[in-house]
Amino acid sequence: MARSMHVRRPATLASLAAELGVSRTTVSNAYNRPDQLSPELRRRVLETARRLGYPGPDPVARSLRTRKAGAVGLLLTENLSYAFRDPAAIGFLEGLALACEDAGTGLLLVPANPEREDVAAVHRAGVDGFVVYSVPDDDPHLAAVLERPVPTVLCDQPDLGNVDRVGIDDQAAMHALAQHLISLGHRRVGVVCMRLARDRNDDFVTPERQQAAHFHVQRARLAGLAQAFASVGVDWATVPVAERFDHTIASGAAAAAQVLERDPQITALICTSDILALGALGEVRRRGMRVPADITVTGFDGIREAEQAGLTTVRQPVMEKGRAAGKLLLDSAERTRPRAVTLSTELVLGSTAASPRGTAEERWFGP
Amino acid sequence: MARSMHVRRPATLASLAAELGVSRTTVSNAYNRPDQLSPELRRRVLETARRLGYPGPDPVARSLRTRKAGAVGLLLTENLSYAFRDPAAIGFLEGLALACEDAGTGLLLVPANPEREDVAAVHRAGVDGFVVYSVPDDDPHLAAVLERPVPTVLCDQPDLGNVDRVGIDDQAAMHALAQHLISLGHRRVGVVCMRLARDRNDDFVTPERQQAAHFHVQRARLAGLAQAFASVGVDWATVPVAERFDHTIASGAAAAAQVLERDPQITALICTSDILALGALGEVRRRGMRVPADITVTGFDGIREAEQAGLTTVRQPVMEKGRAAGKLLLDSAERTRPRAVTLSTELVLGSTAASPRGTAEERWFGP
DNA sequence: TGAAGTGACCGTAACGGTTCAGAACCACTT
DNA sequence: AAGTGGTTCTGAACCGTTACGGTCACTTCA
Repeated sequence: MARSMHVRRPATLASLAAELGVSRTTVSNAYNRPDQLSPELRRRVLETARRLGYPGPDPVARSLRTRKAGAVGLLLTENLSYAFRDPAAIGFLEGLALACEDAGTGLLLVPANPEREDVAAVHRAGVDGFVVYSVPDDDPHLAAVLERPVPTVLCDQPDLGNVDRVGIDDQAAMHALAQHLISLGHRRVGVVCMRLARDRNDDFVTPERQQAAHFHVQRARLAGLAQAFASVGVDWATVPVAERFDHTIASGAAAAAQVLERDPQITALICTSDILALGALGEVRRRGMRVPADITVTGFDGIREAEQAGLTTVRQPVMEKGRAAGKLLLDSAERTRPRAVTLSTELVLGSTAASPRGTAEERWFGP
Repeated sequence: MARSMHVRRPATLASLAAELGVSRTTVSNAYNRPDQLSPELRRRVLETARRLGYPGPDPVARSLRTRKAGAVGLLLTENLSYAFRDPAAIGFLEGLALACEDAGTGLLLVPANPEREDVAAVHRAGVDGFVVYSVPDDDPHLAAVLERPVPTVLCDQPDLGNVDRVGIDDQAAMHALAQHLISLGHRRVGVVCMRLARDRNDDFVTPERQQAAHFHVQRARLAGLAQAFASVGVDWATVPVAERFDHTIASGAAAAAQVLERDPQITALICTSDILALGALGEVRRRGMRVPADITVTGFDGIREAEQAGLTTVRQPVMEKGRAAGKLLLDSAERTRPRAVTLSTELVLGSTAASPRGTAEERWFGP
């Protein structure tokens, strides 16, 4: 092809050195250690570089030699693009980006499509460490990351014992929210939760599936609920828990409808995320029920949209979580091996929770 | 240190080959070209690898040899974390992530702090190409990217002639919005815009600074406005244009206040972004003015928050922009050299624009 | 029976740098 | 004259891999 006439082999450090009649070391020093050569020679090197179109030392070759890539990898369970749709994930990313920026480190988003089992992307990532954010326990990508000989920080994952971790106490936080509802008088409730495993199950969940959930966060939150309600005599097995694979407002609405269909007499709809709760809120109102007069709805996360909606929820410091993860990963200096950061949460008493108006009978037939 | 007792040199492809008594090529093939060796030998290789704790071929070394990194770099003008706070930027990221995901490519966020002149991060990025999103013309990071011998796509940047580009026609879009306002009868207007250059100037802007603006997008939008209003006899030099360095709602409010202070008789407040417009909206209402009865407020971008607020604005396909940029970069196959994608925009007639109630006198003294 | 084909594996040469221990040179002391 | 110390530059090893062009033994087919 005629084009190939123009593809002059790009200049390298070696060719530059040859052109100048100096050693490669000297050229390298011109870029990395200006004090190691005379200003005059350095000027000549840089000028010749410009003339030859040499763009400076190749980053990959440098990484190979120095054994550092100047970037950390982020592994997400969802499609990469989903991360930019979920407010909680965005907050996490913001915090992580902040930490990376402070350290002058790049942030590589690893394309780990959960649908495919293809782990190659993890192997191909040239990074100095990984942050793993809320992936299922049994995700092969996670396994692949742990095999890589680089430091790793897990976020919203179960404690693996030998790996750094950051997260919140999901179980305790949800337990506190449940206590609040219990103290308000709620005993007959329904639950809407995010997906519990890698398979899609847009339906009710058995207690077994709840306990075996591969998403640590969801498992812990459900456990907190179950524990709290069981302790006041509620038979958790009878509580309708609807799972949704997609984490969207529409999913929350659909799941809420499913729960209400199953047991119209519940006095509270507990959702394991704000997004789902916002959907539930919409669905409940669409059915002509008033919140919180006719029914209580709660969320989890404390995203801004929830605040605007006055949602009763648990606020967790998403951004701080990202930042803590980044710091943990980057401050690898003299680390006491497995470190764990547990951030605190806060119960947000919004306007979507109140005491049930009366017994179920009263609600149907008036006081 | 006692610890060093445990730092057994990590296994490499070569050590694995030695252990097995085969050539390095064969081990490499075991990972990359299973068809090039017998299943039996491959099994042995993989098993020995597991036994020795060999995590598979080193990604950096592989990148050096194959000349591809499996990632594209994204250069943003703002602090990395800012990108996760601006809805338009988030949309762009989502689209770009989508494109990367489809191609199985990673997305490296390059920490290019605009405050510092430090371009090293760009040099250190091991990527197969760059997407540059809305940085000032004279940003040294941009120059550094263009020096790198990898394909690049510019987004929301001026046409450099020899580099791929994606964007919208900001000038025409803003011109159309201005025409709309003109047809409603607005002649005396004020403007709030984002920063025009790398230096901070939270104040009014001279026409010279407007024309010399280093942010292509802002320059084009202002030019569209100036042209439209000039064509109906408005002396653009008298129009107050307030600039703000920070792109926040609070900034928008402050700038709006500044403009209203300067000329209380304006009938419309034109903002070059929705974020700024939302701030302006708040400020205007705080002053007891009704929108659009007392004053018209417009934005630009078409973010969701603007839609909810009923803002009259220009909607641009942010996500599509990201996606197009990614596709352009990744479909580098047989490219006709400089390609350009210009996406279309849409005038959104919200409820924040209407005809001015009357003359300025009437507004002050009643009809 | 010999030529051609096929599958399995190997050796060498990059890929483009960084690093460290000197060598060469110079000025200055003792 | 020999030693000292400092600056400037060099040589060679090394980082861990993959591309390329073989070799070699073993069919297969006319």
